[in-house]
Amino acid sequence: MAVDRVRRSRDAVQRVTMDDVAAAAGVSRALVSLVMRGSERPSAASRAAVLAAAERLGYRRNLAASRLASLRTMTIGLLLDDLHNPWYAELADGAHDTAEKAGYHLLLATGLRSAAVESQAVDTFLASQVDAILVAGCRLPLERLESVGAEVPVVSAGRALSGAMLGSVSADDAEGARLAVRHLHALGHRRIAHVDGGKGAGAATRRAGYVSAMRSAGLADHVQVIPGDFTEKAGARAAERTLGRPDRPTAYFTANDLVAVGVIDAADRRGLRVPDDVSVVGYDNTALAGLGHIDLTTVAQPNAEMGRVAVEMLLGALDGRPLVHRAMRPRLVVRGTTGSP
Amino acid sequence: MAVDRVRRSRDAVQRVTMDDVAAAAGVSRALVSLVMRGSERPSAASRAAVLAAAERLGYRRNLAASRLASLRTMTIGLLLDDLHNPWYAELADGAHDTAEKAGYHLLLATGLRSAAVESQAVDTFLASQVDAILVAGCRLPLERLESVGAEVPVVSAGRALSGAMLGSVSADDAEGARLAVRHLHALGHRRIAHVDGGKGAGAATRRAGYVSAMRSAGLADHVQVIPGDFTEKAGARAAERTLGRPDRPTAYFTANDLVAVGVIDAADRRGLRVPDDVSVVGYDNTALAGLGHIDLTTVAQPNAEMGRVAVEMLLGALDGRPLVHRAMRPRLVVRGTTGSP
DNA sequence: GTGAAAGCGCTAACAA
DNA sequence: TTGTTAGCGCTTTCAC
Repeated sequence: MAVDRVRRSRDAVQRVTMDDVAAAAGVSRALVSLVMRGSERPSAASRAAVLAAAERLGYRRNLAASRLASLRTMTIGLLLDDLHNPWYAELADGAHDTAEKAGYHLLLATGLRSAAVESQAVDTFLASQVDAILVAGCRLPLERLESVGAEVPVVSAGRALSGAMLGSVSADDAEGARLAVRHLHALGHRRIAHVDGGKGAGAATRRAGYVSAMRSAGLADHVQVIPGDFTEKAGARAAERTLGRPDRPTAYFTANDLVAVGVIDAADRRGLRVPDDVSVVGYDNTALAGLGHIDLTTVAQPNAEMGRVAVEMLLGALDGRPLVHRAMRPRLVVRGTTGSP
Repeated sequence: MAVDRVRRSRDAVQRVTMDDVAAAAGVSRALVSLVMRGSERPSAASRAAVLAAAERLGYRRNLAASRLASLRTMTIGLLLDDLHNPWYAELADGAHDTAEKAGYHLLLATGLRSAAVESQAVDTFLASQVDAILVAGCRLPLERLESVGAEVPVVSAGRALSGAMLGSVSADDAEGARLAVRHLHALGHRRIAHVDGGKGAGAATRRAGYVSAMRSAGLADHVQVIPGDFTEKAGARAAERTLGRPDRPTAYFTANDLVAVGVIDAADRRGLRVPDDVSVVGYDNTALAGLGHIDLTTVAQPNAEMGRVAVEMLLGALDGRPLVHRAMRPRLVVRGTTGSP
């Protein structure tokens, strides 16, 4: 029997080990290991004996030991750029679901919207020997991701990636931007501004899509990109800086729903009505946008589905299948924040 | 030199181990270990040699091995009940901050608003040998938490806990409820309904505080508790079920901001104006409440601060100090969703 | 300040 | 079907 000390003490040792269970059940440790891992091989009788002994002793498997010995962790690291953005919660739901079904754990980490923090989180993932990594809205440079991808399968959600060792699943953000601009243009808007996502994932593509759509619509002269960063604050700031001007935009297409809400806020505070005085289109169709009180016109991506697909791709890679880019179709969800100028 | 195979292959072995680094630097493995853990003992020269060799070989410490050998993981498990609720993001920010500063990692997990999922997450924490556990908005029964608390320090955030082996940090929810009811009563409301949080953390206390405050205000006859569960949907459902009645509530005090937003939504859809036709008070003062467009009157708790305090308490416990209950003062933030009936 | 050796608890190959 | 054994990579005394 292993030393019976409380784990939290300085020289702690795991209270009950496999050896204890084996001894109590009158079998070998290897047999206990098999039972614990749910193997079919042990006889029903010995399985029952082992399980009973484990239960009685309060045995719990030591994952650190198991991981060290087996060299696999059955764990997927999931890096979420921003816990405050509901998009990540929705994506995580899908990912969690799929991973769990395949018997994998999810190791969550947040990047706090900072490439430096993300980089550190990825290091922790690698040190923790995760079997695969899913980065959502990741801000890391491609080279960094590629070098990580050389060690474990990496899939990016929300940001398209090209690279042999990397997979990605994202909606076609350029197309999404186009949908938004066309919608606004069709309503009669010409001064359509874009509040972008700065260095955030997908920001560059959405921005480029906006610019290209504006040009196609013959609105090249009205292209106006206001720097932002995927937060409400950024949206509010962007709107405050521009709503006061005589030639203020009549419509804003924003990098995501959070930014859109910030713009609406600022408009509200200025006494401008949405959509009568100013129209707003968001991006992501998070739960936020669907709230009746906000009722935001936005570009939808299949959020949870993207999490599911990303995990499936990783599981596939673990089975030797190649990583690819999966493009999802964005679609416009027209709600109450857009109207004719 | 260890076998040079790619980690992801079936019979993978860690590419570069401490032995490799030691050999390359011309020192012993123990010395490398000391350097890697940032000890002061090795000489500057050998430290530099080790670091250079590690860099050159692309060495990365194997946390599984390190944890197994050291019997501590420098990791705190943080269980968040619901990623969709911004309250948890705010709490996690504070917790992350404090943990990081103390050199601890955070192991995040989500409970998906389900006691069963939470229970499993806690098992994973224990199996992962986390040094301590912080549960936020936890739904587990007290007995379960106590038995976990017997193994590692456990602190609950957002739900007051009594138990020798358990700590907690929460605002005084009964007092918070009282603040809300008094505010509404002072505005002239009598039919004040409460949409509760069901089995969620803090729900019972907020409910009890509401009932007691109603009685104190002489409104015992108007006590009306509508079952909910801390989501927008629950709020909307609760409002839909009650707003149509002739004696409908003139004010709703809700279990949290999400529920409040749901109530506002439902009122909106019914064509009722907030606060002219119906007043709403939320709880938590999440970023959501502060959005100008929502502008929710709510009971504030120091969200990030609670995360900080909780982690500090855990770190203290790891140093032998006792776990306690820390009650934070709630305060009412009056915004635009409350007015006279 | 440095190195040798003995594990940490578990897995997996192999032998019985 | 079961038991034996040799590690997985790292930490940690304890001599030197």
